[in-house]
Amino acid sequence: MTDHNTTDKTTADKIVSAEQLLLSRGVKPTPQRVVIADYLLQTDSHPTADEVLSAVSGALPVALSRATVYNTLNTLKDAGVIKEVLTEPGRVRYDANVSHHHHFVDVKTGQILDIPADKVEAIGQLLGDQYKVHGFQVLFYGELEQN
Amino acid sequence: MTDHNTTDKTTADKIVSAEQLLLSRGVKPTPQRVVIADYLLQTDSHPTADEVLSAVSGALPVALSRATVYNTLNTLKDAGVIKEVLTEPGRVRYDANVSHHHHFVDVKTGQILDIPADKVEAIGQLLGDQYKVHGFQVLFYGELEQN
DNA sequence: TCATGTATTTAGAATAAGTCTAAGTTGAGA
DNA sequence: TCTCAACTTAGACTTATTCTAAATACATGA
Ligand SMILES: [Mn+2]
Ligand SMILES: [Mn+2]
Ligand SMILES: [Zn+2]
Ligand SMILES: [Zn+2]
Repeated sequence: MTDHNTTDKTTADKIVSAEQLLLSRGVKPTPQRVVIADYLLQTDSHPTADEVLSAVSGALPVALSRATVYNTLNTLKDAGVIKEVLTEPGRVRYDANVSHHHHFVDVKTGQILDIPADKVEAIGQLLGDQYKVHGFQVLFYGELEQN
Repeated sequence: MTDHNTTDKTTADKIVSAEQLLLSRGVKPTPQRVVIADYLLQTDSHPTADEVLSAVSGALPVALSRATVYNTLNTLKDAGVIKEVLTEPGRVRYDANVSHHHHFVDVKTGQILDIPADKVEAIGQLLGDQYKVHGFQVLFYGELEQN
């Protein structure tokens, strides 16, 4: 890029950072992968594969195939760039927030919010020593108070 | 039933109790439903629909169809007799333990163990008051210590 | 008893998420 | 420029689940 125009760094910056992120994880930053990673990095909506496909297909000059979306999501997951989130039967959601965190599902709207790990920190230690806990995932269901 | 033979009350008792359970929840206890509910009540393995079908189809004099297994599982779920458990993408597991509890997935064996709710009791209160928590589900991943 | 209506079950078709295949495209390096 | 491996593509395939339409069972009332 090395762009002289500094008025809108946002897009270029995001592309650079998605690209850098992929490079840093050993994933070749193809246009398809960059555009998908970039989309996941800038949303907090925990989209499904289909939602990624619709959101992103217009951003490429060529057709984006479903196979590439799934390939890319699996590649990014294996590289630790994104995580899968299971909140309901039958569909996997994707999350570029790879820090240890949890989720709150608003049962009215379906919205899925991130809950920082430190809010529920203690859970990993609660089981007896017959369990060696590698990790855990908390899914809260409820409503957001409208304050 | 009102059986004079007391040497093996187990089977008859279980059938009676599955039957009573269904009746108490307003579900007509057809042979298919009783046999499926009974199987779920006596296992702690959190089976999938296919596992229920294989486990149970021999127990009926007639063929048991996939559609009936799914219909029954959904009926039992809607009646509060069983719960769905999501531990992995793409398949739903079923659990006749409808008490509030959590799960431990042994990453070596795939075994899914119940964790009583009182072990992680406090979690429901940890979020701020902008969240009205109706319920939550913790999924632990790890290994069972072989003591 | 018989008729009839409703609930249930059945086999197989349909759907939908995800994976696979086989054929093209790309692009880094010889 | 040539080559080859990596990547992408369209569409076929698989698998879990739901739907459909026809058969069965069963309760109720004439
Ligand atoms: Mn996956
Ligand atoms: Mn379901
Ligand atoms: Zn998240
Ligand atoms: Zn359980």
